Amino acid sequence: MKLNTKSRYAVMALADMSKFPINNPVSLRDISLRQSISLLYLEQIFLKLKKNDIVKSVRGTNGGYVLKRDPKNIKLSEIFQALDQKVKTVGCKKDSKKGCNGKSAKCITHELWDELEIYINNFFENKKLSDLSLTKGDI
Amino acid sequence: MKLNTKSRYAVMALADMSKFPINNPVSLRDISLRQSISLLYLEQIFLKLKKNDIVKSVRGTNGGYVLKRDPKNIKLSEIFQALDQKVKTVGCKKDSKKGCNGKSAKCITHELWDELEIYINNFFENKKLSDLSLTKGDI
DNA sequence: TGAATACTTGACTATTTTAGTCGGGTATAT
DNA sequence: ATATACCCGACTAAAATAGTCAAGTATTCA
Ligand code: FES
Ligand code: FES
Repeated sequence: MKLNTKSRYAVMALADMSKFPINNPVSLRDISLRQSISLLYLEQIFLKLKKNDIVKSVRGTNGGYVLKRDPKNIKLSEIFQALDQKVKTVGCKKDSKKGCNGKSAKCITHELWDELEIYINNFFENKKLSDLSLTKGDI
Repeated sequence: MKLNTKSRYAVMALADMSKFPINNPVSLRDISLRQSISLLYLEQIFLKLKKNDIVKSVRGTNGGYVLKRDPKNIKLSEIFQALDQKVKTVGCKKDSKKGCNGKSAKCITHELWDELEIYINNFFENKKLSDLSLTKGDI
């Protein structure tokens, strides 16, 4: 079970942004430099965050991205969803009657993995961007 | 975040075994047929389970594998460890002072991911093989 | 107006990981 | 003897990951 860089970088970048006054555009270039994340990769990530209403963009000089909502109201689960990132512990399609082995019933461990999936999703659902409790020094 | 087949199959196979009288060797061939898991893949998995004292082998005709301990005493975390499978949510080396970005300090999200890692490991630590509560019909 | 900044978008690619397979063993019961 | 079933290292196809690249468009400021 590994967490991918996309999700990690997304949260890292948003945490970085959340340290600045809201409505003050933060450029990806700055985030890239501060957090040592590839600028081109960040662009890819922020496009999705924008499409999912987590940030909005301000074009042109002194432009950048702005959090669309208060960090208190941004759940980690939303960030993950925005990046098409899912917690997948079961081996089967959830909405199908079929099991991970192709048989007509769910396998003997299905319930266990489903429980784990709910458990993990619960973590993301209950964590807000504001919970990262950063100090200025962290950046 | 995805769970790999190796871990899933390992638990599935052990759950299958745990339905049979202890000390009664269960052959991989049978598990393979019942659970629709590749026999060759199962061999690879069981070699590791054996090395880690979760099962023991009985060679020859009517041989197979036997659980080395009561399912009540086999934690999922042990099974994962046996397969070299780790929960890895942080992007850095844990024992290093360096961050995931190569900088000299841990990044602003490190604490969060570490918390998640502990949270997930906690699930595996508290689940035992016996917790799968199977009925004969499940197999 | 024009140069610089910074977002926009789709396609492309190298590397790594996953999910197995293959081949050639060895031990044991009957 | 022979069939069964574990043993073990090496190999490989396919998928996912972690980016990069090219070619834009919009806005600000001098
Ligand atoms: S995990 Fe859903 S059927 Fe096996
Ligand atoms: S995850 Fe550990 S330093 Fe970033």
